Amino acid sequence: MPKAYEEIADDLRRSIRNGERKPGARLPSEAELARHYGRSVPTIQNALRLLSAEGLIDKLHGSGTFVRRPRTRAIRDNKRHQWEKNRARMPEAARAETGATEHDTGLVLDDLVFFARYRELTAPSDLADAFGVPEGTVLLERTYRTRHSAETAPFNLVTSYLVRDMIAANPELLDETREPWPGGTQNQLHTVGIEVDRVEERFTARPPTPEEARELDLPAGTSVILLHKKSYDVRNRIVDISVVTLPGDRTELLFTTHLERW
Amino acid sequence: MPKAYEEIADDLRRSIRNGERKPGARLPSEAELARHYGRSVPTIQNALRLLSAEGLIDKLHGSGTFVRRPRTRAIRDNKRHQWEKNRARMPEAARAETGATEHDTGLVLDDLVFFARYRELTAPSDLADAFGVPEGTVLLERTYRTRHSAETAPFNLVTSYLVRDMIAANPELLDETREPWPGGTQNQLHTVGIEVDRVEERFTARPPTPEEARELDLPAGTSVILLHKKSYDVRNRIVDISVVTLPGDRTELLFTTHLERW
DNA sequence: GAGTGGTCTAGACCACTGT
DNA sequence: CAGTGGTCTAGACCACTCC
Repeated sequence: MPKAYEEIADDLRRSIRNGERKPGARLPSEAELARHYGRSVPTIQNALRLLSAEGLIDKLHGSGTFVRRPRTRAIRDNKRHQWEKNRARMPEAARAETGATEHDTGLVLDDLVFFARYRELTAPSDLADAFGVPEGTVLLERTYRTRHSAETAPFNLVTSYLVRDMIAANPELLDETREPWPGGTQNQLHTVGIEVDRVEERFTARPPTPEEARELDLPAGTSVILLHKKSYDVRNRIVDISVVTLPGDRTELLFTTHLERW
Repeated sequence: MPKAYEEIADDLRRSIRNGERKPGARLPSEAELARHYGRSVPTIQNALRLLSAEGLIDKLHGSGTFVRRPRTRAIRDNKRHQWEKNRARMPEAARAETGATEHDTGLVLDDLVFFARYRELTAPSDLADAFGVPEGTVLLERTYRTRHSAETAPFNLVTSYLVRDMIAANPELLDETREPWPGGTQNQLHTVGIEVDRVEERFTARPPTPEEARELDLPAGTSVILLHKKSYDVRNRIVDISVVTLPGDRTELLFTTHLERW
């Protein structure tokens, strides 16, 4: 026996997929749909909720239900790491021009709004294990948000951890008011003699928590990409651990793996 | 004014996050929760639907509502490409032992069930553009599914495209009954003199379509990771284009980027 | 103010699970 | 068969948007 709300959702989904209803188009009101399908309004709402969870429509309270327009995606390329390393030893004037985020987004610094907050904490067991330091070692936690100046929501949420003693030789690194640091973290590490050798990144994806949905201004029916990044220096120490949360509807990750020649 | 179903969801979410309700634990029935919170059953259902969409609970019809257990994730490491390349020129006995999928999952071939279907098609404009061939060029489309023998759902959905004329020198490559091919696609390409130089992978994440949810047996409140992979040969031609759909609740992607030394 | 979606109710009946 | 979640109704009232 067919479920009414699924049949209605199937019918509407088909009409969206085949272009009968175009991106941005408004659907009939719930009351009209109820009449059209001969069902109650809550049943129509059930059907629309499915499509909303799939990311096909947006429901705007008081305004209507619309076919969602696909978002343009920002590309995050793993070339950014080599690119940032190359800049790390340049004079400040060159570094100041543009950073890794601008490299990804194709924007210049003026288009971006940057927010940073620093905090010291003693390493909990998981971070202590990862860094290979005793539990309770003092870490510097750096929380970043970046957004386009034209938009209200940031396009990433970043938390980065450094071992304080590893970088304390340059007191400027402990000062959040110096952000954004021209040349990024690799340049910061360079000022205390640390050279990054490789970057290891782990990705997973899941639906956003309510907090993430709020902070990133995510509509219903989107996912977040979680990136756990570890940077190793040339002595094989982990020198930075970052957790990055990216909006799945506006982010594309690009990775190139070069293979040895025969 | 606070919304009842959100307050109830907040309360339950808190009790799950802080461990008061442990993974696998059963929640009270909807009727009991309705009594406890002094609300109607549909309002309780509204609250539970939120938590389900966040991936925190599983609702099992006729059985109850349970706190979801985190799934163990299979790791997909970009080392797999170099690993597969190294094997591509080995004798068949060595290649037959284990493939890239086994490399990722740590399983042996006997634990895996493999399904492949081949089909020829003429290149639509997007694929023709990507390969740099005229529209209408004949392509080989290979559809793969891999699952653990102990489970019913596959852990990936793969569609791979090759230019038929590029590989037709070895007729065995056109025969789906020869799958699984020991040594994988890189070995297949090697038999017609193609050496893969680099692999480019693009990732995005979004909620599953109903078909994907069915095929991958995804519970509510999970995401899929979409991987668009292009393999380039040493002459800088694209030799393979693959689209891979991975279940977000069981997949972790690991990428290592090596940087040039100073 | 008219029209939209959002929330909530009280209850009926169905479908599935486990004993 | 008892207990669970799933679907659906008919209607009330609220909150928001836009004219």
